[in-house]
Amino acid sequence: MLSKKSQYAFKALGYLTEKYTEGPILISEIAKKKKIPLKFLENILLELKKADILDSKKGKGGGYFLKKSPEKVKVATIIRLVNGPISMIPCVSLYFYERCKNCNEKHCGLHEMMTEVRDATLNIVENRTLVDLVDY
Amino acid sequence: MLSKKSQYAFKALGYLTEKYTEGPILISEIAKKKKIPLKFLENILLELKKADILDSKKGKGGGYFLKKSPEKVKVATIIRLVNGPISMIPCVSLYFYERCKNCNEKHCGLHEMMTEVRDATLNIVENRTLVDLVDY
DNA sequence: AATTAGTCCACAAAATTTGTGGAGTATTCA
DNA sequence: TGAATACTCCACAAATTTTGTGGACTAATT
Repeated sequence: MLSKKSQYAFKALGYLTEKYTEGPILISEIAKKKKIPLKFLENILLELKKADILDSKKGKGGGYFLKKSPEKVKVATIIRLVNGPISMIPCVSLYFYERCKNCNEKHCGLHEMMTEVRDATLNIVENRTLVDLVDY
Repeated sequence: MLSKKSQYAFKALGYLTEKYTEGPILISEIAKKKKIPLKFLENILLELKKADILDSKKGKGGGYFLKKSPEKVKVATIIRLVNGPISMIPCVSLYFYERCKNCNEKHCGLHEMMTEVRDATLNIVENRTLVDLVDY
């Protein structure tokens, strides 16, 4: 399961995508509309800013907004950033790989199956963007 | 990611599948061969026994063994049992469903995408069994 | 200079994960 | 029957992660 933090991040990004043309959006507005604890959301948005997904402006008329056009930001990127590995086990992860101590990857049944699961998931989340988060 | 507990469970079940014809296997043997902390493994195997996946025998010549034939036990069952939901978010889970507070499922982009991810994963883990865990 | 709004850092509560210890029970076999 | 073997059960504990909160600070606008 995705952490609450990740779910909050997706809700917030969906909201910012909807409001993409409206300039900076207040954290407090997002928090209220999406029912996310304000201070927690602050941390999440700041993290997304540091990762170049969002940008922000201080002072009156300020707030957060998407740095790039929403169709250019993959869902896979957000998951990896906020939640961590997409794979079910470390030894099949592309971005968070760790060697498996006690098995030979070439001949490990678990490894093979989990590679399939990973690819099936990636096939979706690598081909969806923030645009796909918006309500319709 | 699957928890370590889940990964241990899979390693142990793979081992018991290999040794399926050899009668009861000692916890200590599994722990040693698969490098799993013995007392932790005890808890895991007991849980699998309570869920009718394993059975055990006490005393000399005792140990753990698969209760059913390994090709009859789905990987999906084990994941749900030891790790929890397979879905990425609660509102698309079949076995651990929770209503989403702040969105209309019929019109939620996230909901739709995560349903696809769930189905892609289930398509694999519902069609693989303990037999697929064995090294080859 | 006053107001607005994001930034940064440290800490803390809660939950979950990952174990460990030890007494007890069932089984076998001599 | 008793000694050895091996699982059972329960409670607790350490470590880590998750989910937040508080408060001082900085930047921008008017």
